[in-house]
Amino acid sequence: MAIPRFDVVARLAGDPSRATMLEALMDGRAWTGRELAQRAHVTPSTASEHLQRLVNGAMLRVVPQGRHRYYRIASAEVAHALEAMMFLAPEAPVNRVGSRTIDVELRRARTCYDHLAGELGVALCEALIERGAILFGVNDSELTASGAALFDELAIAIDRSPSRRTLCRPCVDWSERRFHLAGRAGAALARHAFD
Amino acid sequence: MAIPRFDVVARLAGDPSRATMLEALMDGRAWTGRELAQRAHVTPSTASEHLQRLVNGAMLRVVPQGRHRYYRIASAEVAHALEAMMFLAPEAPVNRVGSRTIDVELRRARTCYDHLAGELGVALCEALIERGAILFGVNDSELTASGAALFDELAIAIDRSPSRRTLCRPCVDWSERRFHLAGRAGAALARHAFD
DNA sequence: ACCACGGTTCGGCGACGGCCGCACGGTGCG
DNA sequence: CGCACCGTGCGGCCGTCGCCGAACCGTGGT
Repeated sequence: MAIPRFDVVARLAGDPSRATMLEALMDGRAWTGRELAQRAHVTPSTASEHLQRLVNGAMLRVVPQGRHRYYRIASAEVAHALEAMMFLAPEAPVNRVGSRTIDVELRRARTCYDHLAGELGVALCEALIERGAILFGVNDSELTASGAALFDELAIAIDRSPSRRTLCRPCVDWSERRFHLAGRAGAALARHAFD
Repeated sequence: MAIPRFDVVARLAGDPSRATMLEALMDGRAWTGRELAQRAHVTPSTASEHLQRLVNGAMLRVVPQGRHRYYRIASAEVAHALEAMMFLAPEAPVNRVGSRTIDVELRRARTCYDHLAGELGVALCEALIERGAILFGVNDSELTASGAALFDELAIAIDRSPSRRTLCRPCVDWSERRFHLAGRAGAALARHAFD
């Protein structure tokens, strides 16, 4: 007889630290391990263990991005199960940092290291894809010839010096949960925007 | 700010012994503590502790009757949360006598708290949709006028007393991975079937 | 080549919680 | 009334698991 062992799922969600992380991820955005550790008030090493368990239990998915690893809810079904439990759960007061306005502006537009992110960065990136200026493959991305021409036309100078840093790369946007443009091309775009 | 602490609910459902008891109660019937203890392979005293916790956590209700105390799932919402977790859960073999036929029969037809589930429940639900008796929307579902007429025609009495419980709701079926009918209408249908 | 930094692994510690056995209380029946 | 029986409270044992610090790995930038 094979029955769903829902206790293994419940056990994963039943730890306060893991629950805090899951709750932070409930908005569908992706976060790094360190951010989630801070949110749950544990050290990165502890958070790492928790996140690994959640990934093994198919509740989270991880997207490696350079030296960062972005975690997100694995599926809508996971979110659904958590919401169903929230419906039953007692409410407890939590002192959350009152950065409501900062939060809004941060989502609107910001930089991710040295390139544009937020709603604006994602929209810009999608416009470039739409125009055929860039191509994001599974393991490989490129700035097309027409894309390079577009950058030239707009007088956006891409750093051409020999560097190990890749030219064009998709980057997971933590507020939009979609991609924006990173790499030397993304950095050039951001520099141009600030100028 | 107050957020639902779903981890307390998950913690309750996350223990193997408690989960076994909850799973036994998922058909909506009431069982005594001793029966549940036997089912979970623990002593009555241990089961008593577990059941007390589940009652305190509002997942179970207890009905004293003579020298027996009958335990049952507290609400359809509890059953719903458990089903949602079953949907995510890995299936594990359980050695039980005559398990094979139980498994087949369980998938064929069963009750989910107080309404019909399994292949039969799903088929019935889809037939009702086909006929236009019910409509499942994204955030909203309804029993149509023709659906209400159909229920009347079949002499199926839906509980019309003022209640917080919704009339008509889709419920994810863990074995079929599709919807069956829950809510007061689903409960009425099940009651009628048993009569 | 070197450094900075995010993330993971490992060993060890401490606490929480599940489990039992036993004793006790309440209920119904003979 | 006394017995049988279901259920519960208590003390104690022991395993599990969450937590941390320190060492280690891989990536990216200088």
